[in-house]
Amino acid sequence: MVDNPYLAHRHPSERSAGSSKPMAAEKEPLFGFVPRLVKGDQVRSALEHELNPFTKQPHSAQYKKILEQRKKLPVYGQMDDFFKIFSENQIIVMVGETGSGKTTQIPQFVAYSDLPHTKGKMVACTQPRRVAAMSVAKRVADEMDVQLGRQVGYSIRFEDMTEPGTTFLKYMTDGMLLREAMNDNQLSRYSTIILDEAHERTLATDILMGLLKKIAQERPDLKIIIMSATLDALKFQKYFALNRGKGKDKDTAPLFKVPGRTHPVEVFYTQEPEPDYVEAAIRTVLMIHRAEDPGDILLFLTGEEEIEDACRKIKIEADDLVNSDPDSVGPLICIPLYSSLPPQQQQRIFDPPPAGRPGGPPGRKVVVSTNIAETSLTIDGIVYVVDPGFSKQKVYNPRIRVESLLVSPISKASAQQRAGRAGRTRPGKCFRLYTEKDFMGELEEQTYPEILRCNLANTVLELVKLGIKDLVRFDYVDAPAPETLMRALELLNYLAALDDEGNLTPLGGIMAEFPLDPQLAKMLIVSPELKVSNEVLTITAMLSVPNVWLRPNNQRQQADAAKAMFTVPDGDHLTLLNVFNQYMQNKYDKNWAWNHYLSARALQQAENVREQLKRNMERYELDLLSMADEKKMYLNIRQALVCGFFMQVAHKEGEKGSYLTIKDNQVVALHPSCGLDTQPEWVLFNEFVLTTRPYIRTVTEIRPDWLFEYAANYYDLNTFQDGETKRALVRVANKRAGKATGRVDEPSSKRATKKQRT
DNA sequence: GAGCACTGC
Repeated sequence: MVDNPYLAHRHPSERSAGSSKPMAAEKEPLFGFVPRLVKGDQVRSALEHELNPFTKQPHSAQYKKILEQRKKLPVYGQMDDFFKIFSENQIIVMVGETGSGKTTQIPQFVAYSDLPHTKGKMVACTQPRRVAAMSVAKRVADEMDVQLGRQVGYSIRFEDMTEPGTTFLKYMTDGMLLREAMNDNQLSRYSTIILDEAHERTLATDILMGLLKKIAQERPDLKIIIMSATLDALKFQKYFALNRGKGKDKDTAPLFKVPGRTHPVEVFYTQEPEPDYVEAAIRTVLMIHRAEDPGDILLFLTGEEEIEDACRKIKIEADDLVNSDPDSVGPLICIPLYSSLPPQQQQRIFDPPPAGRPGGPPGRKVVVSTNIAETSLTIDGIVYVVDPGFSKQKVYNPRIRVESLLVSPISKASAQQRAGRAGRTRPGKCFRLYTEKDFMGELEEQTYPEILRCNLANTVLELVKLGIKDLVRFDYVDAPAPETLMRALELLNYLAALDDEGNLTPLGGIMAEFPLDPQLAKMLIVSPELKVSNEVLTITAMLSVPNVWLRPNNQRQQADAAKAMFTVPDGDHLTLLNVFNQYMQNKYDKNWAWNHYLSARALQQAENVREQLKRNMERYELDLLSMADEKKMYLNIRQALVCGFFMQVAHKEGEKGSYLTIKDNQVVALHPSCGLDTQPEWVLFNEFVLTTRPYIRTVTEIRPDWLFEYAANYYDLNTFQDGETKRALVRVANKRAGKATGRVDEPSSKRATKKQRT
């Protein structure tokens, strides 16, 4: 089947009016374009054409101005090569360093070659972050001289800025494309899919790569471009090699490489390892301030507390320097940067450096940041980077099912990325607070991909929903530990999302549709049966956003007092419900959240999430129910919690307030933020956190009866180790058995059997 | 008697 290149791209209005005139064909900007056989010359002349090929409108003056800028991008100069390699291959790996223009230009090139609008298809380009998807889409819409949301759009959670039937170039988050794949396993709406920033190896991008490799074999019409940083290219080339095996193992997917456009960065190492990296970092910043030419400094540290602390110390020392030697040392401002900072304060990083005295030494700006400045935020004007070589990284221990954050050495790739932050506007310097030998010999090449570092319960459910039958043998770029997969399968089986053969149950199918952890999805879906779905919906939303409690360093007591006002003694989950309800009742008061030491941003997010989940519930005809009797309502909410979180229960052991988690037998304590007024014998927790010691956080009292009632499978006592916890459970079970023989028609057992069918 | 690295649906 050959597309007719003339008819295919013609605007309907021209078909009758212009077809008889031979000149009409020449006026057509895409005349002679054969989909996927388009050449650079053709595109260049189309770009110079007075008409926009996609809107048939004359190009604006702005378009021509932007086009001149685009011509200077490295990737523009390699247009001919790109069209050749794109025409000849189904899968391409592309490497483009910072400043190459790949994110804005490649998808446009693809659109010109693919002509998706003539086939009712789209070109997708994924990004790991929402802001990137939005801002790049805006830029590309301007470059193509179209209105954002029409031919060029974006799709992110909470916002679909596309027009079905019109949009043919769509920027989107990787998670969003994965969601789409769950309902369209072949991703049939797309003619080409571009995965950008693949080297970041987000969970969603990793799953998409596995999926696309499979789809590519079933859909020869689908083209795929993997865009990444240099260091990872070969890995992706090998992974996407076609025709592997039979002496062809060495085949690799073709590579398209474009140089970047950055300034050189000189790298310095320490002679000896630094025993205290924070102290060394502060010393280095001050050394730069005293001795180096003007230019701002970016210092990478690991977390909020460390950053605030370092800022205070740098400020004090810098002021000392200025006071003792005002003729040679200029003023210095120190700006902290981390994600939980309110956006307004984050904006401070773009403030200009302080002005020095007239005729005196110039001022300097120091930004002290977490990894957020490594990828998510770029600050212009940075000339010096100080890199102690550490960041907080998530680690997952499948044995005890605990995720925690650990300060760990960064990878070489990450160190390079950090250094690159110094060369965005002019040549810069990077001071690494470790030896060159350690850099060469001790640092990993790449940061471990997320898929190897986290709990996969959610991912496994997604994969099953995506139609992946054999999870262990799925072709991962990097395969997760089998134990991590087993843990996830086990959890999903106990939640009745997967049957004993690992097949998706109807309940599991609905659970996968909710953008939630499986435990939360389960409790939400079950909640209408307990007539508390309105409340559980709120709690679910509150549990899926960052911490709402603020506790400023110098106002801890006031913050704790404010929190006490919201506390419901039966459990922290109910406290969250209470906070949200009061927030909604006081929405007219803009200062309400702040006055009560609550994060307005997190509460607003909870409101958005709640709305989204509510729409999902309506789609599946899950009723939104509440109860009039508050006591009964609280009781039922706690039972709904058990339906999702029966595997996260702890039993009090002895009188010292120590708890043992069920089955895993981990010794834990109630987190100090816990609002329970007593230490109940049985508690359910949302989170196990490993900080100064193991804590359980967001805790609610439960009755042990409920465990047998709602999770009989899991609470099969034969599967328990002997010990105090088991003895306590046996007592409960015996008591229940006694009751059951006394009263055959026990209503709770009825409900339990009904639950199994859900 | 603590703390949330960073994303995403």
